[in-house]
Amino acid sequence: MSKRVTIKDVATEAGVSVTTVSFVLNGKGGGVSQSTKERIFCAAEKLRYTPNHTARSLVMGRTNMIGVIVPSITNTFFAELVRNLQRRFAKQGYDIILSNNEESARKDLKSIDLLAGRNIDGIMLTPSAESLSPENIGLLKEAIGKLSVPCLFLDRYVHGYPHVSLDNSASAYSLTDYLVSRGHTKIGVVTGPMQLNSSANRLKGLRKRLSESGLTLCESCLFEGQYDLETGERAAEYFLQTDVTAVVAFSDIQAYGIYKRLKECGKRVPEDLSVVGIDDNVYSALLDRPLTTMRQPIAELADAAVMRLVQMMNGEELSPLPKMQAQLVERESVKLLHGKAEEEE
Amino acid sequence: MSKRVTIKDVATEAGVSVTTVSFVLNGKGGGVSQSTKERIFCAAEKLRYTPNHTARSLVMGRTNMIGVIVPSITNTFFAELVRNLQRRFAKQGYDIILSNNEESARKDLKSIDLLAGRNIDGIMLTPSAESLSPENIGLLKEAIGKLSVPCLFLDRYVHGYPHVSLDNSASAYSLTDYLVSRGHTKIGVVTGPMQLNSSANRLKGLRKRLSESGLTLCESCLFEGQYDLETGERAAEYFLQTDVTAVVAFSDIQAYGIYKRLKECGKRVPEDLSVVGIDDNVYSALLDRPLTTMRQPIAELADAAVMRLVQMMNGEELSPLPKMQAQLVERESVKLLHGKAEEEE
DNA sequence: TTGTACGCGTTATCAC
DNA sequence: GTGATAACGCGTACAA
Repeated sequence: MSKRVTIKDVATEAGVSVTTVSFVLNGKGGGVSQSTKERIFCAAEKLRYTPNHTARSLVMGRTNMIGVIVPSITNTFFAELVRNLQRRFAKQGYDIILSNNEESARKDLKSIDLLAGRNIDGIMLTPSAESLSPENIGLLKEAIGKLSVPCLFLDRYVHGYPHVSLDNSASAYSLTDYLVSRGHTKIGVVTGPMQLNSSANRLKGLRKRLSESGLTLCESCLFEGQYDLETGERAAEYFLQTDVTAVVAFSDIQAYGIYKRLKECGKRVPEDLSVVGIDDNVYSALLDRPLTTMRQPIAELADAAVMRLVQMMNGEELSPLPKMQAQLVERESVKLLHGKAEEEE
Repeated sequence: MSKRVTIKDVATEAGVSVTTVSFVLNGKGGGVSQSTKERIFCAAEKLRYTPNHTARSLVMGRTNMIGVIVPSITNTFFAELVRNLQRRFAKQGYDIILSNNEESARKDLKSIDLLAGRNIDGIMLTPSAESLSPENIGLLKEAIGKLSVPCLFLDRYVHGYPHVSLDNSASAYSLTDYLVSRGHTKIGVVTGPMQLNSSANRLKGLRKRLSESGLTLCESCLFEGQYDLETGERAAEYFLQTDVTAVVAFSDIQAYGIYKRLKECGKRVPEDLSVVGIDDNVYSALLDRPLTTMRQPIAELADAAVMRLVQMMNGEELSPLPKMQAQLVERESVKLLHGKAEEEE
């Protein structure tokens, strides 16, 4: 609880003016004699001077803090994402102030307000699914509009607003392609909330690949839910009563739910039902029958997002976003069906 | 990028002095006429005034920000912990600024310095294992000592410093008790870094229960490593060449590694080797043979930690820490051996 | 009941 | 080359 050392203390200790100290300590000491510099550095060292970030922020009009809002850090995808964001931002001199919206629209709005009051320099936002629903999206847009700092949507976004996200359509396309190449034609799908671009685009990609083989996704093969375990369990129950031979889960956690329910029903993957996921959580490789899934380039996503937000904050020109493609990780959760050769080219 | 609205703007708009506005907006308007209050609130609303947190921090000498340093948000235990911390702190009016040390002592030190410069009101610290090693612990202590705000160790701690953590000894005791009651006498153990109180205390608890049954832990039954998958894999390989019938992994992730390696060797849990873990990650219930493990009371841990740090920051008297006991979750990873009845009471 | 004036620790704009 | 001095936006003792 010792009193803080200010720049003034250093100045008196070194016997020079505050201005000079400030210049020197900030590396702008263009026209300061070497001896003075020495004295100042010594004094600063001796007094253990550390600049007061708050005061600096006040006068500079920037805090070097970024607000990061995600649904929940508990979700491995976001955990990995936030970890990468934190690392990258730290390298750029920014600290992150973290907020979880717990998939609640109210919390999204509250967090945005709070962060704005903190004078953060920018916001990285992955809104709740609730915020993205038709009845709430207006409020979100309004909150963003009021902001005096740039806001970059990450992963989930609102059309027309700056965002960085993965090519979800391509992911699902690849996955479907793989399934078809293994002879599957009756394919079921477990989605997340359809107002999320991730689910909407994945569905698009899946449909695209299907139609290229003259197949269509029947209504009864579509199971909409959340990106959670329980949705997977319910979906498993559901698809067991249909004639689908393979199901595409739009997230690994859903796939785990399918595994679980299937086992409880005495069924096996992939003998009784083939399953694929998206995410490649660390646990996917550890399952009894390791899960075939899409590995998401999370580090690249974080990289691109940080770079873009920094550019937005600096008013720089935006460099083009790199292609960030998920990658198929083939394991053992898909059964090879007869007639596989049909798709060979 | 509209110019920020200040308290002065509100004052002129309402036709009163800045002081009055400040009083009213901060709820201290004890002696302000109702009509004036009305005018002020209207003006504030109309102008969309939001207080400048930075300026307030500067004059108040407190930022309402807490620095949270954990090894990695990617670890499910810390993810859950940080999520709970964030929620609780938000309720108390604090935001958290997150930092991952990635198990590096250098990053710990750097983060502490950075946070101190930000004038945070307190630090919640789970240091890296490296920081806690004999050669580095001095530096950590020094950094903490220089701090002008309270620092509370969470989960991992340095003796003699304020901390909140679980009763790790009791956890391992329970687990061992369970194993012994199932007839196991040759028990192997996979630890994390031994400079961590979690590993040290768990080992203590395990030894205690063993000795109560006249058993001892032979040197060759102790496998020291990290709290990670690979350690589990290596441990599995190792224990397969011994005559232990059960192994206690000090974290679920290690147990997963054991499962994995065992399967690769054509062995099964629990038929060939019984396994128990500590943590109860969500995935533990999903394994082919669901893992028997200890459920950690993370929410309670976070609660207690937040309360204590807040008390420390306010200079209040510290309320006693509640007992936070992990709970045995019995599943299917332990084989029932002959002679089980011996331990019955 | 309301307004004036100063300080928080910096940075930045000027003169000297 | 160096040093006063004004601002940044807010809280508060003090005076009116």
